[in-house]
Amino acid sequence: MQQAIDILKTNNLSITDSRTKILAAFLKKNYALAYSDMEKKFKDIFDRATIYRTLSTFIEKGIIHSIPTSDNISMYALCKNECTEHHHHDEHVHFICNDCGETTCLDKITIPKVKLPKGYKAADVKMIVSGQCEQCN
Amino acid sequence: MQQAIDILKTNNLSITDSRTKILAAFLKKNYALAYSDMEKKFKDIFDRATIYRTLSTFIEKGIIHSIPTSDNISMYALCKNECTEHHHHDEHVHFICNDCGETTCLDKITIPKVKLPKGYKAADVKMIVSGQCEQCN
DNA sequence: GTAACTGCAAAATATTTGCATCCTT
DNA sequence: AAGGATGCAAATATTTTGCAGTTAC
Repeated sequence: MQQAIDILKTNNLSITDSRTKILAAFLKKNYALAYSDMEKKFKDIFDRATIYRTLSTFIEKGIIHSIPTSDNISMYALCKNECTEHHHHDEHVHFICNDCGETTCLDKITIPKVKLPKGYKAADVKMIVSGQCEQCN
Repeated sequence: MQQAIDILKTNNLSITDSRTKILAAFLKKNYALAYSDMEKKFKDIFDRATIYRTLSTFIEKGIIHSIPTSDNISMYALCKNECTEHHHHDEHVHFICNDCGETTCLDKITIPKVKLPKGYKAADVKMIVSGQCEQCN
């Protein structure tokens, strides 16, 4: 909880109940959370709108990033230290387990460089691997 | 148009107006289309539900595949010949242009293999590069 | 003729917004 | 005290579903 508060302070965000608790939820898990997970957890304490607004605030500040999934469900995960506002560096591989459904950030695995056709300029690269995770294999 | 009909026949799908026209739209473009593009184009001729159902049918049959985007908008693109039902092989890189917004399949660029942590088994890999495309650079 | 496909309407789900009130600083 | 954050309600967007009528083969 203190860690969450520290992160909020670092990002010049006021310390509110929803921000602290939602951020703490991310800190506790090492995998990505969907909005629906938030809703399940916080429905009774916080309003939908507050949860959505808190998530967008975190994304703007570079505290979390969104992970594109093939079924187009918004998933969010903590950014690592290198992320700053308007400048994300989540250039690691994301893994989605088809069995348990958990989305994990494989922080250690860097995305290999690809050579694009000439004329193309890359600004950001995302890589999503799906299959079976450690526990489910 | 004839090409669309042939593809439908190959996949044992009955030839209907919506399937033919929607598939033809994909064949005409070499970039990915969002549902909203379909809607703009076909709103007056086909029902929403028909468009959605047609797209799911195409995905099931391996005619098109969905591309995960960071803003979680469903994008669809034609699968190449190697795709068959329940067994997609769209292991190429997708490119999203931040300027013109077009999503292109870079068929020629294969996704490099990554070494996953032990215990993880990959079934499918997706790679999305965003930046500036040929025309916008 | 029959099974599959479509349109329509409604439901379910997901996300956003305005505004009055409350809380953080 | 002042500005930002929240809750509530409603609006908007997105996707799915049941069912009756229509069409492809």
